[in-house]
Amino acid sequence: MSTRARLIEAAFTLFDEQGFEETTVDDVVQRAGVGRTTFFRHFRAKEDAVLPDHAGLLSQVEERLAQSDHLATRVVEAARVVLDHYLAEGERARLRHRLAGSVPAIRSRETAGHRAYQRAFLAAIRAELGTDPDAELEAELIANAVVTAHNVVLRRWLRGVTETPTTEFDRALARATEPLRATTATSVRTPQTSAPDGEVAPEVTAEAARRSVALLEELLPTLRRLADDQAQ
Amino acid sequence: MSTRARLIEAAFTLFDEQGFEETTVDDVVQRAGVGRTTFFRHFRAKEDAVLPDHAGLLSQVEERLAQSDHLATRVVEAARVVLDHYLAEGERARLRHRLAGSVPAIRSRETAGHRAYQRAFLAAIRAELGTDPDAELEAELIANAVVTAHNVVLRRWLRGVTETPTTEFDRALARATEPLRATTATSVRTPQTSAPDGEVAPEVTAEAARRSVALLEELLPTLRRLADDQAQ
DNA sequence: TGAGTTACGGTACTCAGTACCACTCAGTAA
DNA sequence: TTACTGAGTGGTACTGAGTACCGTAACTCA
Repeated sequence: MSTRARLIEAAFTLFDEQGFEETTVDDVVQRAGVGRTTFFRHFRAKEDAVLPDHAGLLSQVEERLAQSDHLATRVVEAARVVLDHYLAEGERARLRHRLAGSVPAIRSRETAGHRAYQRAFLAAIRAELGTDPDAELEAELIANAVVTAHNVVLRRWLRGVTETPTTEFDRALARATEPLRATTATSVRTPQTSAPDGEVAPEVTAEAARRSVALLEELLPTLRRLADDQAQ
Repeated sequence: MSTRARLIEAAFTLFDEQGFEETTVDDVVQRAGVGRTTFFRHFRAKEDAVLPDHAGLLSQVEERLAQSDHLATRVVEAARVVLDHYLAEGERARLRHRLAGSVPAIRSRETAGHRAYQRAFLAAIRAELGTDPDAELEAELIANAVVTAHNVVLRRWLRGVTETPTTEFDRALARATEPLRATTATSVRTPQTSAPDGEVAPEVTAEAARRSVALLEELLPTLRRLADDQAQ
C-alpha cells in the first residue's frame, strides 16, 4: 500500500470516526505512519485527502467532449464519465457525501469541481449554439441542466434511494438535453420547415399562452385603473 | 461611520490594492483603526468582510416566495430581489466580482450563497410540482435555471457588458421559467376562450401565438411593477 | 447608585499551510 | 567499489487565520 493510499485511508477513517474539524493533520499522518511534510506534499489542503481527483476526471470529460459525434451524445456520455467514477468509488463516495453534508470546506471543494465540469460542458455547447446573448443564455441553461440532472441522480444513489442510477441517469439527461436536441435539430437539420415542430408545438404553445393570458388577467383590473388614472 | 463599515471599507481597499492573500487581518484592522478581536466579532472569516449579506438577502427571498400569488411570479420577483441588491451595491459589487475571479475563498463563499437561494427556489417549486422522481428532477432543473439565468445577467452587468440588466433579466427569467408556466397551466387553469373561427393554417397561428406569448412574458414583470408603483 | 447589556481591546493558544534543509534509497555511470 | 543523481521522505521553524478567555468603557434601566 502506497504512502498516498495510506494517507487517504487514514483521513477517511478519522474524519468519519471523530469528525473533520476534530481531526488534525497530525492525527492523520500519525495513523498513516508518515511525516507531516509528506501529507502536504501529496495534498494541498487537509480536505483534499478525501476528495476525488477532479483534475483527472475533468480531462477525461474534456476528452470525450472533444470528439466529433453529435453534441447531445458527447455531453451525455461526458457526464456519464463523472457518474461512473463516483459509482466505482462505492462506499467511499457515500462517506464523502456524508462528510460534505457537515463540512463546508469539503462541500465547497466538491461544488467547485462540478463548476469545472459545467464550464467544460458550456464551452462545448456554446461552440455549437453561437455567442449572441440569447444563445449564450441558452448554452448556460443547458450546461447547468446537464450538471444538475447528473447531480440529482448521483445524490439519489449516494443516499441509497436508488439502486439503478444508470437507468435514471439516461432518463434525467434525456430531459436535460431536450432543448439541445430540439435547437440543433431545427437549426442544423431542417431550416425552418418545422416538420418536427408541427407535432408537438401546438399543445405546448397553447399551454404557455393560456398561462400567460391568465397572468395577464390577474393584472388587468389594476392596469385598467391605471389607464383611467392616466386619462384624467 | 460605524466600526463595521470601516472594516468593510478597509478590507475592500486593501484586498483590491495589494491582493487578498497578501493582506493580513492585522493590516485590515490597523487601517480601520480597531482591534483584531473586533474583526472576528463582526466577521467569521477574513473573506466575509467583502461578501454581501447573504443571510439577510435569503430571508427576503424566502419572504417573497412565501406570498400567495402565482409561482412563476414569486420566483421571478424573488430572484429580482437578489439582482436588485447587487445593482444597488454598484462599484462594490463589481470589485467583489473581480476579487472572486482570483480568490477561491471568496468565489466559493459566493457560490455557496447562490446555492442557498437555489434551495429556497427549489422548496417553493417542489411544493407545487410534487415529489415524485420526475417532478423532483423538473423542480431541480427549474430552480437551477432560475439561478443560472439570474447569474448570467448579473455577470454581464458586473463585467460592464450591459447597461440594461433589468430588461435582460426579464427576458432571461421568462425563458428560465418557461417550463414552469407550461406545467402549472395544465394543472391549475383551464382554457377560457374558444379557438377563433378563422380559416388560418394552424401552424401559422401557433407560431404567431408563440411569439406573442414570449413577448407578453417579457412584458409582464414591467407591467406588474408599474401597477405596484401606482398602487402605492 | 448599582446591575446588567453591548461593544471593544489584549493576550495566549491551536492548527493549517509554507519554506527550507537534511536524509534515504534506488538506479546509473565511472 | 565510489560517486552522482533524483525522487520520495522527514524534521524544524515560521506565518497567519481563527478561537477562548478575560478585562474594560459606555450606555441603559431600574
